Amino acid sequence: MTTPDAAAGSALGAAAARLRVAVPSVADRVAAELRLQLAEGLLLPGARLTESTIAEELGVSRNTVREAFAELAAERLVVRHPNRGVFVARLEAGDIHDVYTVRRAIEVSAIRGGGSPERVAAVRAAVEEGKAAAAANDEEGLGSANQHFHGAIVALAGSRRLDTIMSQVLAEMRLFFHKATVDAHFYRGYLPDNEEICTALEAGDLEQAGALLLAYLNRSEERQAAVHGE
Amino acid sequence: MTTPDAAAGSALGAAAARLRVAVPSVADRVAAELRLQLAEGLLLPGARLTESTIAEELGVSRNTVREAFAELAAERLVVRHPNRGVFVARLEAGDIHDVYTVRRAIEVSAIRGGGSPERVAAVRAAVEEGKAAAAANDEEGLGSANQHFHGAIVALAGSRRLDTIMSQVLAEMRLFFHKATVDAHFYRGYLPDNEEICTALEAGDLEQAGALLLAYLNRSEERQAAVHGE
DNA sequence: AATCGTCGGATTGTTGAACAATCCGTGAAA
DNA sequence: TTTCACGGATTGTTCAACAATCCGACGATT
Repeated sequence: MTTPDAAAGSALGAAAARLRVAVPSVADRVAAELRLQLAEGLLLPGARLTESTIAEELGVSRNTVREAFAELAAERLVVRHPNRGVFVARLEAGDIHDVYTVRRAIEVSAIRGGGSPERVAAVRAAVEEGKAAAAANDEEGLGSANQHFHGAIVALAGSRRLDTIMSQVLAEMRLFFHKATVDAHFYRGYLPDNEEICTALEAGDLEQAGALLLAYLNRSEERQAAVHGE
Repeated sequence: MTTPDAAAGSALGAAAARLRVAVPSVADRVAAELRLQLAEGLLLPGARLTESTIAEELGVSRNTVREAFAELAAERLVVRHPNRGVFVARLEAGDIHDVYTVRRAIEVSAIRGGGSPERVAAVRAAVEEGKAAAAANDEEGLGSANQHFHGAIVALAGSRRLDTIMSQVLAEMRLFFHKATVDAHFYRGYLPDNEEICTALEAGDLEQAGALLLAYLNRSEERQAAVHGE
């Protein structure tokens, strides 16, 4: 009944802040819910999100939905058209190239900087996760393993900012390319690439790892461009 | 179904969107005002921003201020502490390195990709702008010329996303390093570097330009780390 | 005197309602 | 067919209210 956290309060400022994040505001929860629906493909690009409808569905106020929209708009998952409403972001000409330009910049830079053994091990773990998913014919697991792989590469740099940029880019890609992930063998072909890149990384041949990763990203972009209306 | 608006819509879609941006919402204007005050150093890191106070000062509603805060928080210019308020972002240990990690990734990647002659010319223009400011002993102009220079480098890649990332990073740096810019000769020493980088870029020696830029960024980080509490 | 718990004021988080501004589609008029 | 005006619907913004939470001060206990 007495509050033991009161005593710990001043001493554990950082921890307390972290705990607070564990109790997100309603707006954050609404944003999380929408993010989930976006990732699941429940809300397709171009779809309109009406404030009152979502407010009613989730049992929150319109203002709160508005704040959630602001979050998602900042992440480019949603686009605001003034006085018209918010729409699920739609892939426009040049966006594929744009997204891959960002990925090339941060992923290649990260891998060329190398990383601590633990972080390299995380990359390896993602590769193994992909192999396991492939063995189990788990296509969805294969897709997320691939994202873990690239996330782990960026994490090599140990930069909070790069990590959030990457996670936002990946969220965008999940949204845009949801259709493509249904293709049963889409990711499977990338497994050898990941393996090769990881091996070079572990060997300390960062130049080579970077070159391989760059080539991979270029091929991936080409493929995505081909799948979508070019 | 015939779509009469399809013709007009697609033809003027971009222009209409641009026009709407020209009439920002109140929340956007509030955010812009606060951004300005942050850049001017009127609001120092750590300062608290009280919703009701700002709402009253700017003659808008608290909810609108809230939306503006969401924008700024997404840009990392401001930090939200749940139930406690929003505070001007404060530089914490590792943040300098973090920011420079992002800059190394996107600037070096951009310059190594080269760019169209117009974009290269924009880089050159920024260099000349800096020289002019130096000749006029315009320290403030020297600072902004330097930012234009690095912005122009990122713009080489022609990526909307990289551009916004860079502008956010620069905004963060303006906020954090405002004190340093007061140092009269802070930027002046960088002019020869910029010139050299630009020359290599114009000569098409992208490898060299990238290496020079990287070295510059490393030195700059070191210097900023020295100026600030290590 | 120092620490601990409690209380009250202040601020945030969230809601609900209201109204103006704007957009969209429909239908009438030229 | 094209243009124009109207009406419904949705957004943008404000206002007022209340619960939840935090912070500092005050007082009690050792």
